[in-house]
Amino acid sequence: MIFTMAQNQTVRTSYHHGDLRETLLIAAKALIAEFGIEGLSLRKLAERVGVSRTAPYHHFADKHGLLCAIAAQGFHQRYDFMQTSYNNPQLSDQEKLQQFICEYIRYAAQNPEVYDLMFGRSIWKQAKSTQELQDIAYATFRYQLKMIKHWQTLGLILDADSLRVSQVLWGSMHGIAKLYIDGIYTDAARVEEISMMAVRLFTSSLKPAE
Amino acid sequence: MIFTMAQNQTVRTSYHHGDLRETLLIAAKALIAEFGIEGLSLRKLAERVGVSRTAPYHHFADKHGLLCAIAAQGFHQRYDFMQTSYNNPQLSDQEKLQQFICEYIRYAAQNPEVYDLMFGRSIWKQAKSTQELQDIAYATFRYQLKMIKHWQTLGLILDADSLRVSQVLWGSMHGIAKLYIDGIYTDAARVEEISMMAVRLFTSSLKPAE
DNA sequence: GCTGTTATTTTGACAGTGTCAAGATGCGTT
DNA sequence: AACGCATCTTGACACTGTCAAAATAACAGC
Repeated sequence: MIFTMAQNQTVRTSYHHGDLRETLLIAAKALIAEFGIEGLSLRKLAERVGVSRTAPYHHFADKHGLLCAIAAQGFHQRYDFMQTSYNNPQLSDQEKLQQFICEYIRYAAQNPEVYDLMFGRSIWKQAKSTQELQDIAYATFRYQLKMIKHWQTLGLILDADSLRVSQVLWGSMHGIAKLYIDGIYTDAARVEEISMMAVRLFTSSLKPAE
Repeated sequence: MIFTMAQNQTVRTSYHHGDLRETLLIAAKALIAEFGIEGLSLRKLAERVGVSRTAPYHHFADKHGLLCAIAAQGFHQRYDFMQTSYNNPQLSDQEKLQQFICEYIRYAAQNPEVYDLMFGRSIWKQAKSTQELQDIAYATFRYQLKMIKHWQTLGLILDADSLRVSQVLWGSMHGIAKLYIDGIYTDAARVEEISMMAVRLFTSSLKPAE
């Protein structure tokens, strides 16, 4: 029965923490929000949670594993967003497409660190990503492709090779998001305008200019 | 008069190196190509060049400064590419636009680490970038904008707010490049196809479907 | 109740990192 | 020849991720 009151948050009521894994994830996200991904260290994390340096290693293979878990949570959230928006009966298809693009970029802008984790090279470059992460990620990709195919049949997007069109569209959203997140596009208000211009450019091919 | 033959490359002929700054840049790029940006350490670099750990600090403020210098070189190279391609009298304007997009993505694909440095958050997020870097970078941005404005007047691209269109187009190129570099789009051959699809999507608004 | 097994956490240690402060070295100028 | 300054080195510090071995607690079966 140990009470450890680290200067801010954690109260240990027993030797075994009870739910250390979840606690670590929450604290890690807070630290990342505060110091950025580069600024996250397992030791700082452990200290803030009130646990020894190596305790996290019994819940995650290593630092990379922890980051993968956070990214996986991000994908779940994105997947839900996408689905509810796409199934919202109050929106026209046109509006759904617009909302898809704008929400994608808005999500990235509001969760920059998690977004960076989700699509950053550290996870995808070396095929080191967790199985859990790969499953939810590929499910998300497939869902995007499905939506775009549907919009193509409705004539909202150029009806060429679906996969390629989808890759370009995704690339555009990703690029705009990235340029903002990384500090090249600095004005948050303008990002909405850029998103709208993207919508216009991708749909204008089929509608005569107003 | 000291001869230091580090196991591979460097021969010191005097206490003062002579051109350490340039040597460091070259060796750093080699190391980055070999181990990635994350894998570059100043100590490894110094050892490979055959110099002490802290010698680089007399030529760059810190590690960040060295990375800025590499990025600046990248911008110079890109700037030259852009210019020669844009001024090539053998190309039609249509071809120039296509080449601009394809070459942008190809450059990124072939120089992934330098590209990441040039547009990565480490340089732009905190306004910590060198003056030298900012100058050449903004010159590049302006040149891009100028080209796109010209293509708009020629009717090759949708003639809406130039800045916004330019930002979307740049975003698309950046996003496709990034998704490839970071290992999400894995097939190099397909990246060319994606680039071509991007060209088609951005120009199709003005030409009736073939 | 006691046992042994297993999951969890801790302590100690190691190699590696960026970078600061002080001292050593040699080139160029007066 | 001697001073000054740019350059380079040595030593040190506070970090980092992670491994091995020991300590501790929870849980199963008897």
